[in-house]
Amino acid sequence: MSFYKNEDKLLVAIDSIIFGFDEGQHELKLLLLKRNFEPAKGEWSLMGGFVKKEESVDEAAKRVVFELTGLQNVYMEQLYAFGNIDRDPGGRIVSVAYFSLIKINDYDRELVKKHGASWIPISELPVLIFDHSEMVKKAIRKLRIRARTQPIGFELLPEKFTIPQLQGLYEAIYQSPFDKRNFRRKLLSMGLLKKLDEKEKESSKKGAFYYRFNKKKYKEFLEKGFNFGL
Amino acid sequence: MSFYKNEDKLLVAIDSIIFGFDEGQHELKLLLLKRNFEPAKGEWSLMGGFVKKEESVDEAAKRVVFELTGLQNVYMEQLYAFGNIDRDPGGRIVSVAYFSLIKINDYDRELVKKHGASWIPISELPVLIFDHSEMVKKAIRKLRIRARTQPIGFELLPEKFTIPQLQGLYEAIYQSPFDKRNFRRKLLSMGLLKKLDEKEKESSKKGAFYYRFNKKKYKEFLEKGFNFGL
DNA sequence: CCAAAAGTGTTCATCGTACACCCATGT
DNA sequence: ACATGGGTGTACGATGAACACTTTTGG
Repeated sequence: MSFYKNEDKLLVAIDSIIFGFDEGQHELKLLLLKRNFEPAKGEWSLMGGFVKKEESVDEAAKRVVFELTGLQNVYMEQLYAFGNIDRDPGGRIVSVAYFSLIKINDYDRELVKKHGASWIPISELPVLIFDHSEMVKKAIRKLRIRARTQPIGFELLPEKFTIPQLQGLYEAIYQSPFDKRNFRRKLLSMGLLKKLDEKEKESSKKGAFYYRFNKKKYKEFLEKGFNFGL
Repeated sequence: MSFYKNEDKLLVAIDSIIFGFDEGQHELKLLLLKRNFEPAKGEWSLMGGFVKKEESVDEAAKRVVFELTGLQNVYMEQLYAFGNIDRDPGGRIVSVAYFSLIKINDYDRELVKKHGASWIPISELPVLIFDHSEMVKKAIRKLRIRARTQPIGFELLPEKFTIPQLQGLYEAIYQSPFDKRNFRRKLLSMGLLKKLDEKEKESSKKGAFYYRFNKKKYKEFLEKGFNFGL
């Protein structure tokens, strides 16, 4: 133990970009909070936290999301390590950013309220502290890439969803419309979806059939990677 | 200054995956070294170093490559932050891995020798210490993705190169053959290459024309991203 | 003259894209 | 009956993939 005696030690933090899909508003949203501590108290920022000696960086990232949302086992991916000297005026901190996809109806409202967090549409993002805007920009870019190559869209929807809902999500991610015939054809042709008998009747008179995943195929796809081509 | 007083500080390191293309052997290679210090002295590893208080993580990554190769301004990209608690038995270290692409004839032989480093084909990689094998695996995966979407292959070749050389590089990266007619057509159709009058005559009697980039278009492509589709 | 690598075109299948009408039903 | 969103099929162009012969020239 303890080689490397004379090297510098640094604070290592996590910052968490948490995506949710607001189906009613057809908007992709981020869970942002007003900092209630110094420095930069009162300004908008991402949820963050420090990596402790006795936890891995991944564990710290999970903990941070859990502390804000009460959720575990959410889709999470490391985004990038931000390491400029002056990125945080409060000290020399290296921050590893992660992004998460959560089902927007699942989170713990109390916790979120306690932290002073709110869901903000990505089209109306406020100025964020430090380099957090850069993190968000990178996260959105990466999310768009992922959504083309892995079926992660489903992480943002409830168990049962309709094709129009799924299309709405993709349109929110890319902020551009898709042709509904082409969209439906492509999705169904992958064999990932299982049609249910039940219909969703809130958003139209005719009603749209609910679908659910084929989890087996989903796993295969996750391993192999593939191309949505949307 | 100095908020965050009671948080843990950690060692933060860089590990550097350095790619070079050995045109003669048609092989993509990595610059690896036998550690001449504890722990794990004598075993194969990546080049590494600690991030110092007064330098950014990116700067540290550049420094590490410079210390081993004497090169500056090389293509470099952050790969991933590795943060398991026990990843280095010598202590709790978070390592940010970077990969670099260098022109294999440019580096400083003295420095490389001094560090006990050698070029190893990616098809014959030895067992590496700690999680370095995982880093390399991720780097190769990312390099393959990049080579499809950005013209980074050129970073691995000398200023003047022939189409067969370029094709050899891509074949080394993907470890699979390409059709030379399709390859040539696609590359030329992008308008990135400028044909020179000179021929390379070492590897064939007929000789192959040298090409060079159109650096202007190259910059455009770098910004926009695009698709090689190889 | 021959070996060895460079260079060159065409065909076919696949996939993405564009596009307009009918269906079911709640009010 | 009508307004509203759900659901369906076809035609065209672009792109990737497969494939074989001619050219040059040093030895």
